[in-house]
Amino acid sequence: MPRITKPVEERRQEIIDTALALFVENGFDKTQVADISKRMGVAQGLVYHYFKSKTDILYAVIDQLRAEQSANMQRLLDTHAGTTLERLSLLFETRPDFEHYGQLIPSLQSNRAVIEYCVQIMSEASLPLLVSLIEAGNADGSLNCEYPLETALFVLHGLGGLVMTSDVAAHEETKRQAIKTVIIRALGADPAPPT
Amino acid sequence: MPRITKPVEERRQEIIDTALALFVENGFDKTQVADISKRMGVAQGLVYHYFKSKTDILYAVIDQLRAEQSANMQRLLDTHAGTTLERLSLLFETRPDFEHYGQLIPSLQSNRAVIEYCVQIMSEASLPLLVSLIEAGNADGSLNCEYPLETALFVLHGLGGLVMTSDVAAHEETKRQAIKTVIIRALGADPAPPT
DNA sequence: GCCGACTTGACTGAACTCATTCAGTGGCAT
DNA sequence: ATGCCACTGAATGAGTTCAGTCAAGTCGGC
Repeated sequence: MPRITKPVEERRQEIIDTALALFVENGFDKTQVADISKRMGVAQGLVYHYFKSKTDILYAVIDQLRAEQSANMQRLLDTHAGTTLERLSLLFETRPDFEHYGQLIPSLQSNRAVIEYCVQIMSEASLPLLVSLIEAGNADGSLNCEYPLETALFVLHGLGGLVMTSDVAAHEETKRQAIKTVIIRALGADPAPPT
Repeated sequence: MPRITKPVEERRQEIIDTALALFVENGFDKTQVADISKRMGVAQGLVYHYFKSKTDILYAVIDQLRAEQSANMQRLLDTHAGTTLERLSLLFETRPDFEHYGQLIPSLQSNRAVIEYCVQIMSEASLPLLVSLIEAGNADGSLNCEYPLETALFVLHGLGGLVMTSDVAAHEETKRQAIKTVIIRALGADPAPPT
């Protein structure tokens, strides 16, 4: 077999890309590490030079999707001006780039834990954005939130949990309403703010 | 080898108990399915008559811990009277029977996703309790929460996420304060309730 | 009521698959 | 020329499957 050496970062990325493609095509469980190395045209052992385990590759894939999503949301907020409240609802109501990520989820099939992990990671992707929005809101008086970081974490995880459970809330609309209400309250954006 | 048949439910429970013991003793990864069957004195294949996979056994273990915790919290609430608000803080501030569960977490070592899953499952253990407390609070006027189920889910997942991240909030006390504030707000338990 | 054929599914254990490891190889930079 | 380390590919071993076995219960005939 011909031996082709590539720059480390490029090879690592190649593994992640190939793995993501195969996971989406055939599912995570049905994708063998051998499939990844075969499609890349390298020895199976090489994969383990870059990643501790098959699961570790999955984590790298997830992290890449998270990074892409972070960047997309950042860009979205950068290009849309508006009041803090408007920007907040922009953040919560749009799901830019959930496409890739939405493709990965079904490929995880029976791996419940990993699916929840995904949702949490994706939720936390917007953590820094939400924190700075909260701080901006506190500054301009539209919000009243003493612990921006903790509250942001709380809200994003709560949101993730609620999005996950498809069986619980009968109607999507109810869920959406509930989310809106609880977020407004948590961030102290009540129409009648305290003195 | 002698062949000993047992009632299905008993055998299933025996596998779960043996697995939990071994997971805690040696860690999940270091526990082999062969260890479980060996300690039980049965063939390895039998385990797969009851569970799809090793991971599936872990899920069963987690679910059992969740059920125990549910029961314990239920008992706790049953034996302590008080106002709705008092009962709420009882629910959030005590962690009855996190012992077992706390033993399992370290045994999961590097399985990040499963650890998060555990935390979420354990948080959801008190879902029905929280829902009925919220409904009680709505009835007696101490709370004002239009979507009890959704809000309860949101709060519990938010809480779980916040508990998980040890690195984020510098001080436990800050975290506790933040949790208290955000829960009070989410449930509509503001000191100055609307008309 | 008792006995033997029959059915069922809990159970066995060896084969198999696939993730992971490892001792060695060769391209590349110095 | 030499050392480093990306890379090979076969060996290892743990999880999973599967073809077959046996205990226990069921049913029909005596």
